[in-house]
Amino acid sequence: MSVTSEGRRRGPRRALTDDEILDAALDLLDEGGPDAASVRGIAARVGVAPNAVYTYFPDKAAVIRALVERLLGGVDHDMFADRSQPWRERVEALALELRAHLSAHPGAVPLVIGGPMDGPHALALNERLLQLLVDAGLDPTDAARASYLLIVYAFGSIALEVAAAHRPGPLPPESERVAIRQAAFSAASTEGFPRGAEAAATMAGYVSTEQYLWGLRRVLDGITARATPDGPTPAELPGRSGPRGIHSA
Amino acid sequence: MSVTSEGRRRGPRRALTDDEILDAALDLLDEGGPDAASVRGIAARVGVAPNAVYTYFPDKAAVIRALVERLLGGVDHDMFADRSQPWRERVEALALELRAHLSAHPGAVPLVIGGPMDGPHALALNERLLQLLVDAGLDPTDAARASYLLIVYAFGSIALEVAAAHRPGPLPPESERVAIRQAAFSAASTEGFPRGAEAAATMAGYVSTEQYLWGLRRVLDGITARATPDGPTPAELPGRSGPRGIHSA
DNA sequence: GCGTTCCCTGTACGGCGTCCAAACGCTGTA
DNA sequence: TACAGCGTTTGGACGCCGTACAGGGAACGC
Repeated sequence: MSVTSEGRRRGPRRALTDDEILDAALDLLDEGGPDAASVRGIAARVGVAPNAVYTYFPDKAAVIRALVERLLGGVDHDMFADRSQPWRERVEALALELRAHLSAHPGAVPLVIGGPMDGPHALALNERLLQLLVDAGLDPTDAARASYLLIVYAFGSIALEVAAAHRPGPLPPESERVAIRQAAFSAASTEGFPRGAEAAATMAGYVSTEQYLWGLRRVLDGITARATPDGPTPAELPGRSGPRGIHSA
Repeated sequence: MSVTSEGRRRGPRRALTDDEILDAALDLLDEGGPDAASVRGIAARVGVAPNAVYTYFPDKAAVIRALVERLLGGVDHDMFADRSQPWRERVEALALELRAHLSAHPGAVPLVIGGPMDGPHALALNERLLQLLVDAGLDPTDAARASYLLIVYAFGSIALEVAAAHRPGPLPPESERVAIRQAAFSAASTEGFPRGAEAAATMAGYVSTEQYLWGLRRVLDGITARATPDGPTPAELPGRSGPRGIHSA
């Protein structure tokens, strides 16, 4: 990603660090939306000429990649390695952590899902999920697929969430977003979408932590059905843990 | 969206239609990726000066919005209204239709998920899903949430899929993408991700129709669990259809 | 036929990512 | 201690981008 490597250089000392540049980029993203992180803007914010940035990163795409990687690296998932906890709760906590971390920087979310997500931190996240699902008793094939399913759900939710709020700056509080969503779907009732109108009142569940958890639990239910007796083959597997008590809150 | 409205105008005849502009934009998107649809490029392709575009749409964002709307409108979902078919099969067919339609234009996918998806066609899609889920026996609240869950899954899958392929032009054939994905995760094995490496062989399921359907079925399983006896309350509901035979192919 | 209305064009402005050549600070070596 | 050379930084420029403004010309209502 970065041009920087450790060790003393021959020329003059660098005025900045990679992280200072990434900080500036993230700040701009938070303030002005996904297009606000221009090379010139970043340079101005850290107090150098635009071209100086190219000493640290070969081009803007590399800055974005590094930023996304750092963002994913900031998702602390070591705390979810504790196998004494129920696996579903660990997955839920991890998913909530991911959502909280990413939606704190809504301008960066389109950049996260706009690229391949094949950096070390993305892989580490996948690794953690995989381990969790193996703990839950899934065979490696199902664990891999389920982990991808969970990743799709989490990132998809977050992406749609910030897309719905759709312009720059921090995400408005949940109550406001719910109101906006309601208004949109109420408007739909005048245009021939009877069920959409009927369900408008329940749309409050959209774009909310509650909706996020509800969907996550349905996904986990679906995965659980695979991990338990009526799984791949109809054969009964005696020793496994049965379906647990689901969806309390 | 468009500035155009029906009826004869006073001035000279228009050289173009809205759809010609959108066709040009979509072609550019398909050829050159999400950034290729510049106003100047579109104008050149349809043979007018760049400014002429602003006679049809107030700004570029409006062009994008109209394009996204038209794209979503192209998803034919009337065929999934037939209630004599099992609802799960109808949802699967609709999800496959959506994926086929969108991944045919990968450059446009980031634009689709980059905006609010509150246009008439997006609402109509939601409406269809809602109806399907009500047919399946869900109460309105759960149907609304489940419909949003399915939308998140479908669009999230497609978004991650095109993001993984990550640069312009049409999506490579599935076999190639699988190979790319495998290579990425094999590389991970040398960097301390044992389970990622172990599961690398199964990663072939990533980014494929098979994986898409697998995930979709797990989601449907999770939703089904809500619609059937062990649903909202532990009370037994006698008359409903029980859990059906799941995941065959 | 004329006046009005609207489409289209030429031109221009500010901002973008990025390249080039020059200025300069710093380090390793003589 | 002096110097050679490298790496950093800068001013300027190029070709894109979205889009605003003013003018010319085509079609319509009268």
